[in-house]
Amino acid sequence: MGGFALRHKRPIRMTPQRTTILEAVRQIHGHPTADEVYERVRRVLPRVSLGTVYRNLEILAQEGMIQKIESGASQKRYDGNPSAHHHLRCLRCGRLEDAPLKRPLEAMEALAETQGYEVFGFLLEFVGICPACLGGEDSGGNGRRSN
Amino acid sequence: MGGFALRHKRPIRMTPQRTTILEAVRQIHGHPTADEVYERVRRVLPRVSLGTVYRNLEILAQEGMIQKIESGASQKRYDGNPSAHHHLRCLRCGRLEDAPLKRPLEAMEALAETQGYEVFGFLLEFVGICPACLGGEDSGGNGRRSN
DNA sequence: ATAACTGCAAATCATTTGCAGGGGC
DNA sequence: GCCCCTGCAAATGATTTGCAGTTAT
Repeated sequence: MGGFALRHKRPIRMTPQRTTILEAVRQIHGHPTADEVYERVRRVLPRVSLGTVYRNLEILAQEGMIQKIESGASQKRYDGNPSAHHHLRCLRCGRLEDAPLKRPLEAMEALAETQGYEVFGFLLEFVGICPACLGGEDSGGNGRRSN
Repeated sequence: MGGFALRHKRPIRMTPQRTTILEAVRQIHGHPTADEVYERVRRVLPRVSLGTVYRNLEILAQEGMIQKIESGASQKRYDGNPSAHHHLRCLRCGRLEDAPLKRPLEAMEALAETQGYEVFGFLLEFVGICPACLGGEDSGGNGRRSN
C-alpha cells in the first residue's frame, strides 16, 4: 500500500542518478526519508541535487519499484519493498518498522509481544476513485493527483 | 484512530474561539481542512487568526474531542467524530469519506458496492511507542510528539 | 535527434512559533 | 491574579517547480 500508480506510461530512462537512488532506497534499513536517501546517494554521486532525489523517488514509486509512505507524519518515507505490508510507527522518535500483515486487532496484540511496542491504535485509510470522479471525465489525462 | 493523546493534562479553557472551532468541525460535513474550519469560524468571529485555529484543532484532538486525520495527503483533515472509524479517500479529488469499520479486505469489496468507489488499496499503520523509547526516559515531559 | 533527465535556485504552502497584550477561571 | 489564550507576523521545513543545459535511447 503506498504506490497507487495511475500514471500513463512514459518511457523511463535508467540514468545513473535514478539507478543509484533506487539502490539507496533498497539498501537503507528501515524506511528512509528523502533526505536520508539524498545523503546516501551523495556518497556515490556527490553532485546530485535534492530535487532530483525527490523527482526520482516519486517516479520510482509510480513505477511500482518502491513504495512511498505518506501516512501519519510530516516527512514522507520510502520503502524498497514494493509488495503489500504494513507499518508500525513510534509516536516519540518517529521510527517506522514493518508490521506483519494480519487483521488489525489481532495484529495490535501480536505487535506488543513480537516487537516490544506499546501500541495505541492504527490508521486505516482506503484509497480509490469516488463516484463523482468516475462519472465525470474518464481515466485519461493527469494521473498525478491528490496528496 | 487519529488522536493518540499522550499529553499531560493541563487545564483547558473554553474560550469563544475554542468553542466556535469545535462547533465548526462538528458542523462541516465531510472532513474539513484547517482552512475550511478557519473560513467557517470567521463568519462568527471575524477576527480569529489561522494560527489560533491550528492551535485549537491540535488541542481539541489531544483532548480526544475531535480526530486529526494525517494519512495520505499533504493537508491534514479533522473529524468531529472522535470514535473509531476509518476513511475512504479519492485519489483524484481528495474527497474523504467515512468507511465502515470491517476487516480491510472485506471492506474493500463492500466499499465499491456501497459507496460506488473504485478502491485500489488501503493504508494501514499502527501507532505506538517503540521499545527503545519505552526503555529510555519514562512517559514524562513533552507529550507533543511525532509528525 | 529528441524527449527525458539533471543541477541549481527560487517558489510553494501547510503548519508552527515568538511575542506582547487580553481575558477566563 | 495567574496563566492560559489570542492575534499578528515572521519563521520553518518538506516538497515542488522553472529554467537552461545534458544525456540516455
